[in-house]
Amino acid sequence: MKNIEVATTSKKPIYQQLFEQISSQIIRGELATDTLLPSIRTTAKELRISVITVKKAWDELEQKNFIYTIPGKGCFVSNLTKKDKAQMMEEQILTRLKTHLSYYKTLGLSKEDLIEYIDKYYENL
Amino acid sequence: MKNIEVATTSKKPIYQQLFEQISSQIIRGELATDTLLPSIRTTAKELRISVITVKKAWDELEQKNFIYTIPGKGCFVSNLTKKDKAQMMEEQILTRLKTHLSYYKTLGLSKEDLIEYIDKYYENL
Amino acid sequence: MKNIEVATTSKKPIYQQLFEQISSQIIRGELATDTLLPSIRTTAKELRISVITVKKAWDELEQKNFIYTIPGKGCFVSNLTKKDKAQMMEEQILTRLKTHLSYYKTLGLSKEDLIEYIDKYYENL
Amino acid sequence: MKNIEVATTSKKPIYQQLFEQISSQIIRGELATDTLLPSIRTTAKELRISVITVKKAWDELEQKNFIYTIPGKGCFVSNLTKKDKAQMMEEQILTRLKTHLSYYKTLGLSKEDLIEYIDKYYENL
DNA sequence: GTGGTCTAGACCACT
DNA sequence: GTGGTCTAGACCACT
Repeated sequence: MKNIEVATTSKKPIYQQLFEQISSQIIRGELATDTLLPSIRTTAKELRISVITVKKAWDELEQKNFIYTIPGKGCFVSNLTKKDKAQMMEEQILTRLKTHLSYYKTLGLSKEDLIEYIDKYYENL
Repeated sequence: MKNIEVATTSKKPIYQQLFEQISSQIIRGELATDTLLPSIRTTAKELRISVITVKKAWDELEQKNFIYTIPGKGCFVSNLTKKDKAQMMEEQILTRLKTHLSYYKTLGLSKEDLIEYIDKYYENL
Repeated sequence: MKNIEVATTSKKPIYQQLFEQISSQIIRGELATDTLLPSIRTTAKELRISVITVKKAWDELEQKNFIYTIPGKGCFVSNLTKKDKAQMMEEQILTRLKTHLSYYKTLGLSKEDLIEYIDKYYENL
Repeated sequence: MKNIEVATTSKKPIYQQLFEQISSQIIRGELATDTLLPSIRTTAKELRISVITVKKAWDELEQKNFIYTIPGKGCFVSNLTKKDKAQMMEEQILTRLKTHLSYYKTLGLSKEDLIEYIDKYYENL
């Protein structure tokens, strides 16, 4: 498991930052099936956040089928096929894209202009 | 002033929806310099939202120099050059783009893939 | 909204008791569409439980589409068709039935005997 | 003793799964009086679970009079009359039935509908 | 007023 | 050791 970073100053809820980072590691195959995640309490201690905040992230990971829990043992990465992962990624992307694109549309930005901006800033922002 | 639409059920704060729609109308030149905005109370009544919420949007518009207030008369569209407008638009876009792109990067999405998604879904999402 | 009862002594988590009681009231039509639920804090106070416990129940209600939230206003009963409700009820029943029946099977109880027990005790247990 | 199967991923505690399976074998007469149960350590090894977990199941079996222990020799199936067994089974069934039925009642399910569901799904769930 | 999030600590069951 | 639940209080944004 790669390092997890959490910004307590961000407007984005901590539990959501956790969810996004871990789910994307699973989707990208950086966390193999049946890998044991660090325990809720260990994670809380290391990141200096509350146990309940970690639990909330883990709950969402389980609810969306990224991990499974064996009470008394810990939480493990679910067994996902490449197809599962591709589908999960697509879902996550489209959910956000929907919101993001509607924003640029409101601003009156054309598709071409948006793409130009992305092309220009993707690496450096 | 074109019709303003507000979704009370959205997760996006109402005042922010107001701000985005009006500021983008100003940037795009749909609201000419010195145009009188409808009064806070009228707007609140028409959109069936609270006066306080409208006030918050108007405040932010004034604070970011989109409108100016003449006490006792109302709020008017600021005198902005094309260059001002272009710069404001750029600012608004880049602020958001920063957040959005970092999200897609976290997911491990390449620039090319992102552009492909946008090309595919810009019209229909 | 009918009275909600919560047994802190039960092994069943409080948030789950809340979820079950409210969702079943919605399914059975005792809570009409767009009815405003009592606020999280009011409910917590009345039932003498923590705000977070109520929140967890409300979260699950929202996640399973029984209610929707307007931040700053409150939580409202979703607009569900009779068909939606019938389907939700079926789902809830089958989920449980699966667990329950497997238990009686393990005990070696035949379908006929189980039905006899239910016929005998449904009213009085 | 028939094969015992244990699902470590289940929400049901492992010791309880053990208890249910063995007690039901005794009740149904598949384990005769004075049969020697496999040792705790053997069972733990075969099922790949902890000795403590098996011990907990055996303890509960003894406490509810299904087995008796001869220190240094092992655990044996108690001498139970048909009447004893019938009564134990009834007890186990009624304990659970009480909980289960109250759940279906909360959902507003009538006795007739519940029986219909069971009739439909007993074999296939 | 409303929800949304978070903390620091607690107690429990299970392994 | 592990996770599951809960409390009592806090601070924040939004209406």
